[in-house]
Amino acid sequence: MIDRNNHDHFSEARSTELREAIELLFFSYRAFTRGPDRILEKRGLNRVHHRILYFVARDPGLSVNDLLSVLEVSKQALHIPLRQLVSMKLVQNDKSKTDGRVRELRLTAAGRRLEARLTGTQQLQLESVFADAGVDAERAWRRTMLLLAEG
Amino acid sequence: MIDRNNHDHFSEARSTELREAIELLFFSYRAFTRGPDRILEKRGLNRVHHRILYFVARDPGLSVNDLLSVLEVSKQALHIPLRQLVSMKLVQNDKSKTDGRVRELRLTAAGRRLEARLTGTQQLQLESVFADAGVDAERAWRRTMLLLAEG
DNA sequence: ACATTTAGGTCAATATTGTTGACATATTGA
DNA sequence: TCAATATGTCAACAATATTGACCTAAATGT
Repeated sequence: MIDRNNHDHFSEARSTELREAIELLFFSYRAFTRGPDRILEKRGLNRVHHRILYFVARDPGLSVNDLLSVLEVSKQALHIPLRQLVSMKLVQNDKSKTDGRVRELRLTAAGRRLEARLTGTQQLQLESVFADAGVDAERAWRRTMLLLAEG
Repeated sequence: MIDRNNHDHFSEARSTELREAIELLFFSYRAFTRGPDRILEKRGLNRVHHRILYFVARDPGLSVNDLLSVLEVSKQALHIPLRQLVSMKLVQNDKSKTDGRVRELRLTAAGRRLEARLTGTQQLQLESVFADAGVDAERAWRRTMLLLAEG
């Protein structure tokens, strides 16, 4: 009997290929976060700080609620690292003029420098990969990753 | 002056594309780990348990040292979740016959069932994405991810 | 045979991180 | 005015990670 242990919808050979894809995601994500992690560690910061810096840089004036939504963390889990970034003068937290309840988060000049360094590491890494893979592969990669992200 | 703040080696437009690629990795990895995380949570297990199950399933008879190497965690950080998996009778830990110092890790039948369920979730997810993207995109994706993982 | 190295395992102290729930303030909008 | 919203804080607790020390058993080198 073939595929005695296969309760899924694909062959053994396909199952192996899909396991290889799982490993590609695991190892590439680890490689992708290694650079920033090392830079952050020296300053006593972690990946949550990085994500805050990243999304605030991407969308200056972002509210705390919007940041909570995109990061999918609890308010309490966000506030400690956010407070640290504010006290380190990497992030500023201003009251909105249109709605006094909401705060608008922005990077300071120092925050922009650090964020640019962290993101720059990953941009260079990706640019090198895309240069090797070619523009068609890059396009296919983006399409595939978008399907995975949205699925 | 153009690109006043660009200390890197690419244009503003390219920088934006590379930021989009960063986000694709972030959001797709999160989507990719969500399914298993939910299943694990019900049993009081976490991502470390999953990784142990995965790599032991991939390579039955794996030694503890090999597992430490592939996971890149400390011995102490591994041993607590590993002990839990052994006491839950999902993993078995046998003395090697060729070298009495090393232990050979294997999944039990129950361990194989759980691992198949966790990995199956991700395999179905990837299979669906690859089906939408097409075989050429899948091949390009694999090549690109391999470059990223190895770089 | 003996000393050294290797593989595995455990313990304790400590720090970090996350989780839950409660609570407070300021502001807005009905 | 009253309810809802956005933000912020506190405390108690659980989970996780980190460091360093220590131990056994087995293999290896000389």
